Amino acid sequence: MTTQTTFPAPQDDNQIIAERRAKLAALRKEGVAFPNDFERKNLAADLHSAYGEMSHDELEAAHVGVTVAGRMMLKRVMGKASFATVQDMSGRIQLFISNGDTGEAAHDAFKHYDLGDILGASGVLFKTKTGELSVRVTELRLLTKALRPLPEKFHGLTDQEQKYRQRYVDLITNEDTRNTFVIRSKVIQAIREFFMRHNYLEVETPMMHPIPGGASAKPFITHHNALDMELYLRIAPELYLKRLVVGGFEKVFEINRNFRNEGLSTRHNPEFTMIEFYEAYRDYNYLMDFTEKMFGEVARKVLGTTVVSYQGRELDLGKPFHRLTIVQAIQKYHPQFSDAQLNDRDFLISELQDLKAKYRTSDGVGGLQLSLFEELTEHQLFEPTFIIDYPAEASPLARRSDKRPEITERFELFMVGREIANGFSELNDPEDQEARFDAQVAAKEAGDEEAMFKDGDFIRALEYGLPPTAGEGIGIDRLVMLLTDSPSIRDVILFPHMRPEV
RNA sequence: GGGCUGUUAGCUCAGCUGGUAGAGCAGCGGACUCUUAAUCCGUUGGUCGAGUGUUCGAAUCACUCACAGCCCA
Repeated sequence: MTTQTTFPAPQDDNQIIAERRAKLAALRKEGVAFPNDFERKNLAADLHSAYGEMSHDELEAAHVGVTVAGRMMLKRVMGKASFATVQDMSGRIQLFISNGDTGEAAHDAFKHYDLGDILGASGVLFKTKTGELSVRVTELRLLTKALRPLPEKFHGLTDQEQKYRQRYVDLITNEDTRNTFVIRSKVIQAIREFFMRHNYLEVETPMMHPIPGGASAKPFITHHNALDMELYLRIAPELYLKRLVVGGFEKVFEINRNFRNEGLSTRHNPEFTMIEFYEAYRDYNYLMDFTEKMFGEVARKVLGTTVVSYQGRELDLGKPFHRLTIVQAIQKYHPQFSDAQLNDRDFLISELQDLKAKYRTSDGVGGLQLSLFEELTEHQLFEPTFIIDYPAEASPLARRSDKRPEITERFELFMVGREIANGFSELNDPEDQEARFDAQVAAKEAGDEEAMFKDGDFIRALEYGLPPTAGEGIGIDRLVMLLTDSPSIRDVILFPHMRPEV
């Protein structure tokens, strides 16, 4: 098999592109077609906030000279004068170009500039008769010729596939898209600030693992040539972060990508971003309180409110989150099930079979309850809800409850019908951990592709002593979906995974 | 993996029970010195996602495939 090395740009040449190429060829003849000696001094939004409130006469008296640059998004030619709207990273500002101010030659050249071209302009601020802050241009330059036409100026790019494949075009034309990714950046910044203020240490652990661990998922496999060995893209950083707690970094977090070799959906992208954090001398009850505080603070910082509207329904991240056991959650939405039924293995299996739900035949009552919960109830948990006390057989890295060793001190957090976080008191008993790994290996050998590998070095680390610790992972993409009211994970990932074009 | 829907000009979209391709924006030419998705006049631009079939004739009907969106697993 040969490796493909050339991926040519689509040759969808048409009349418009041909005409723009001819314009570019003319520019090359005149001199430097792609100049880089232009110095932009002002951003559109800064000018609006500084001068937008001034009256026409005040602005004339102030005589404010500015130099702006950006992509031309609108163009209106009226004979001897023209208006153009340019867009920079901060927003838009209107330019006024006329034979009188700019000179006839420059204005004539402008008439042949195209929407999408990058312009630089110097001039003086003024207000039009309708009160719009504008630049009366005295000097205008074409800085970058755009060869491809922009989408229609009113509707922008609406085709979902094109928005994902050509995100650069989506970002040029759609303010909503730009806003989504600005919010994403602010969410991550707010989370980082939260952890910094709580004296956490931000760390980076390996993305390529010799033994995949920390979650139940299928990994991507790659190959290291020099060492001639298989490596796995990480499915979770958990086991490395806990090694760091053993090492004495008692509060650590990592914000980074995980990779899982699974299908795609509106909730799943093969690479996605998680924060995982660990704190020594805490338990899962502390984590739930801590998580509530974090979500409320992030929402307030990013949106200015804890009340979030998602797909037409509201939820308040400022209120205490619900806390229910798996059985309580099932019964809350399906009161027809009695305690006795939900603790009857045969009943659970027949119920799951009726629902055509997936479950592990080897599971005990706890695992079957979890499967029933996932099938029936999970998608109904719209308001923030911690589901607590997960069965040990489904939680091989979590500490057992002292009172009921068949369950663990673990929760998952659901909102808008989706899992968004997973946390627990960490299993720090090396002998129990080894036994649980062995059970996972047995399940894997019995055909469970998602069962965990046994990581002997991790056991060795635990044998040095992991202090009592609590740890949690939060799906950043799903959190951003919630805060930006986005229906698909692809709307919050700049370049989502797609099948190859053509 | 299964179901439904979609794919027509660079973009946004029409195109009826089958009769040989349309609009707006963008482009090109012209008019216009305060426009706001500027306006007005003229005009270029198409392998109708790919392929096969039915038919005198297919954007339209059927089948296969590709890609996408939504729902389900």
